[in-house]
Amino acid sequence: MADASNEQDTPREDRIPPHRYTAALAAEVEARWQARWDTAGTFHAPNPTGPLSEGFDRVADRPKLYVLDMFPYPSGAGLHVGHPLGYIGTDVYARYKRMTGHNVVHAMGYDAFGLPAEQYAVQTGQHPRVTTYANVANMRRQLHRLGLGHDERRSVATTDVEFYRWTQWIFLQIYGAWYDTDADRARPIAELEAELAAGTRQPAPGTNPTGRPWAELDELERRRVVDAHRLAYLNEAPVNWCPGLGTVLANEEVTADGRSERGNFPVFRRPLKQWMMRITAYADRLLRDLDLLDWSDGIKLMQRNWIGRSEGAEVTFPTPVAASPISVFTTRPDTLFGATYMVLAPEHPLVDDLVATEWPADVDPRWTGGAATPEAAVADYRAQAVRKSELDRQAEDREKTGVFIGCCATNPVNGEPIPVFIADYVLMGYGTGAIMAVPAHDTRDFEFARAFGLPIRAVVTPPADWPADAEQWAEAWTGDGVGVNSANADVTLDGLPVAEAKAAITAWLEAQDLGRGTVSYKLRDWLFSRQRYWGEPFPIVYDEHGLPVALPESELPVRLPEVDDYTPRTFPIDDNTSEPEPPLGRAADWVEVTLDLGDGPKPYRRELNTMPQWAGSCWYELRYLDPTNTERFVDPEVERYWMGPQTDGDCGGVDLYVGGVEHAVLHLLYARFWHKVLFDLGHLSSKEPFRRLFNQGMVQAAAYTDERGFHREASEVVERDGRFFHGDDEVRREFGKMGKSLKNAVTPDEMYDEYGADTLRLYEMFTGPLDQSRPWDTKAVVGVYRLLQRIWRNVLDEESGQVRVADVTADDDTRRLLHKTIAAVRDGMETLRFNTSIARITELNNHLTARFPDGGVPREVAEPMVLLLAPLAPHAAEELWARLGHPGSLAWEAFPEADPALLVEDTIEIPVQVNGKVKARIQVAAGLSQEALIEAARSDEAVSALLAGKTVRKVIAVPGKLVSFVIG
RNA sequence: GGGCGAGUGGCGGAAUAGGCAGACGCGCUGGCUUCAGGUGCCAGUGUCCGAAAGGACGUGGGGGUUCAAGUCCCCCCUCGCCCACCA
Repeated sequence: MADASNEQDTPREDRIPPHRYTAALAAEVEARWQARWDTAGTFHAPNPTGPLSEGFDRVADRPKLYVLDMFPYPSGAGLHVGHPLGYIGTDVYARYKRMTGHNVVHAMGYDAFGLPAEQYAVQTGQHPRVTTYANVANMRRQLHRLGLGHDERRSVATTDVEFYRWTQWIFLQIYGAWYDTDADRARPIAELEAELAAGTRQPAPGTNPTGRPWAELDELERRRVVDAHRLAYLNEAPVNWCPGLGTVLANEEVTADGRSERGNFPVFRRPLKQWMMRITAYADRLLRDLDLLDWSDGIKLMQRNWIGRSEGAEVTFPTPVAASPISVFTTRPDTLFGATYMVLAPEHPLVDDLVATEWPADVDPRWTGGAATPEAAVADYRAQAVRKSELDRQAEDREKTGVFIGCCATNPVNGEPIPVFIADYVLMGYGTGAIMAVPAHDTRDFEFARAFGLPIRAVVTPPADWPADAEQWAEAWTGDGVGVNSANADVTLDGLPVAEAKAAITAWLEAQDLGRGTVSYKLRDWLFSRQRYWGEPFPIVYDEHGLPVALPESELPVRLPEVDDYTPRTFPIDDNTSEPEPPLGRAADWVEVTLDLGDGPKPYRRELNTMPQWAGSCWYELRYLDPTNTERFVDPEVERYWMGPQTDGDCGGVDLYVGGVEHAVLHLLYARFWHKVLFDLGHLSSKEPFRRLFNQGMVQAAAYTDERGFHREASEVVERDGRFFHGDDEVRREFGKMGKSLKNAVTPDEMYDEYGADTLRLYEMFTGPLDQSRPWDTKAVVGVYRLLQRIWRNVLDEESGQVRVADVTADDDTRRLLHKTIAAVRDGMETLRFNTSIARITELNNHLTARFPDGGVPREVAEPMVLLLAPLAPHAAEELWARLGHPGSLAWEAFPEADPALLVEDTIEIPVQVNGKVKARIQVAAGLSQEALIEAARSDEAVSALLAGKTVRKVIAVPGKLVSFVIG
């Protein structure tokens, strides 16, 4: 709105003292120091050996420290202020640790393969390499502006050919290994072949379909047996096929309602030949070694739940088809006598063998699903199950459904025939995909039995107060109790508590060869193929038999070929029969290749799939350590230095790994798995990749929705009288994770322009402890901006720019406060509660402002204060440090140490309570004894008035804390 | 449904080992500086009563242990996150 009277306005910058700490000054200072750090290589961390070892002598006697961030995906949208929260936190910590005498390695890389770049490439026709590296460059610029003290020499992207060459090499290590369950570790596959040839080892169960001895197998049969042992193997098994994306997905990428996490397309289970990683071989160690890790209990629990170990028994139930007995897994073998029916998963392969041609004469109408024959019922039910996955299965009332397949199995403990059903409450992916149902003692079986009128037989005695009427239980009893109705001619569980009954029946089953004690895991092997372009090609070719052959190391890297179309062929979202067509198939002259792999030149066909996005993040922390090594993925001495065990029993690994909880399961589990394989094969000294994990919180921000529920641009919303408006429309405020989708992103660039990077850093660290989520409030940023201005002003004159610190001795109060501040700031740094460190620096600075209003802050206080500030606001601190007359960077200066003698006061204030209420405060000498303290309290005027004429029933005096009188 | 975590002023958050609740900051109120103020500085600011002195209440709710509870124990409520028919 133009107003003629405003014409005489002068820009307010004219009124600001020339040397005030403003955004413009901050920008100048920050750019200057960032350039100096870059030129000087200030944050280069010397390796003990190899190309990055220059300067190691100077730090050889320091303890090492590896600080790591979960690296970002370089998205085209760039950063918002929520992204760098953790990066700032690790930078503060790393800078602090460097100043306390550690050799700190801290670097940043980019997890740059993946779907978004590929989809963007599809839209724009640009090669994903081009957009990816443009995004990486932009993100580097944004992060560089924050002043993060990274060793830039170590920055890698997973898409760098020299990086994925080693991803492929690691794949070959995994492919070239098998899991020796006796030794409980992975071993090279050649050792397996030698043992099989020598006859000292038999093929593992299920790996030799011919059943003939090794010596009688031909070359191809032997290869198949060996291949079936590998930790990376091809498997024609049911996988998650997502026609809408044109690719298969890992279990972890499929939501509970059978849709793709990305894109929300329907996903179908169907058999396809795909690469798998045998992570299940490591299930027990992945579980056990959690005990070695300094991770939060919450994250450990999530990993435990994901691995899902449960002990129980596998029991075999004979069926009318002798060749097709049903094997079930149960954690409650003690309830075997209470099994009154069985359930198979709808897609269980035995269903086709067992399904009857017609219903028995007296079949319960509820069991048939209204179908004329069991076969029709099964077909109907299966079709319905597939449809159901397309519906929202989140529905609360999960009514039990299923159909009888017209066949009965035999309970092996008592010979009783029990009906066999299929039902979708039994999952093919867990256990054996079949259960024995004990409705009396399992909630789900109970519900099913109720719906289908099946008998409920109690075999564990519930407590006395359990609803007594045995025929009319309201729910299943799943707790402990003694066995009942559980005896046959051979064995009885009657009178035994659950644990003993389990042991007794398991022993009996094993003796009768009807079952065995076993352990089951929820964890499945990891589906490792994707029908995508923008990923690591497999270092695998197929020979004339169609069998996979590993490429020799000399053939690495296998570079991504150029293609003219990056999309996998997608299909109608419910097409679950077409074959996947990966984009690499279009690079015809790349696919067909002639190689001499030791037996003369022969034609081969390349693997067309690529690795999933997780691959690069499974080992990037190792490559940071030795990024230029062309001989190995990491030099063993370098790895041992940075990640090796520090003490006996230490698992080794990164000293501090910071990232979001969203990676609590997948990334961390996959990376641990690869690390352990490499450890087993002797390539690493550390057993675990990440010794200490810290989960930073999320940055949330207000988001605004209009009456149609659409998000409006948050930066354009204005508040009037507690109501919010976007233009003329009233909008509703909510809080959510900052980002593009809620239209509430604030970019760091906006903050740099308004306040500078140091203010942004301070603000992000000030809003709470690092592990806590916090709302973003742009209005509140000014608080820490003022702090920097005030510190600046206590060191430099705003008009002249001259140092206004005095070379005088500090008064006692000020010196004591300084040392208390040092102790508190250090504590905040160590515990990653930087908010408290900032608060204490503020208090110190406020004290200096009040004590020295006209300047003259003693140098002995000003200089340590600048050093205290340095990890948090490094540019401003460097500039002040330089102006105070120090030539070099303060990045390697010693962090101030508190003098313990100055932390204890001579006189202290002690509260005096009467009947639990504070009634007075007395000044006493610090070391006062209990008796003297009580005397001092009694002699206080207010206290003696209150105690006058009253009986003191009890006195508590805690030296240094308080005095408390209890009067009657 | 199961598991984990958290509830402290108008807001973000402090509070070693059970010992002065609300540090520090935002916001708000008043003042100074200013032609002006989206600047800077100073002071005040948990709630209620009171002019003040002072008093009462106060860490989601209810009970308990204790001289003393934000902190420990029991019950309940609310919110967030994760897993969700795992046999």
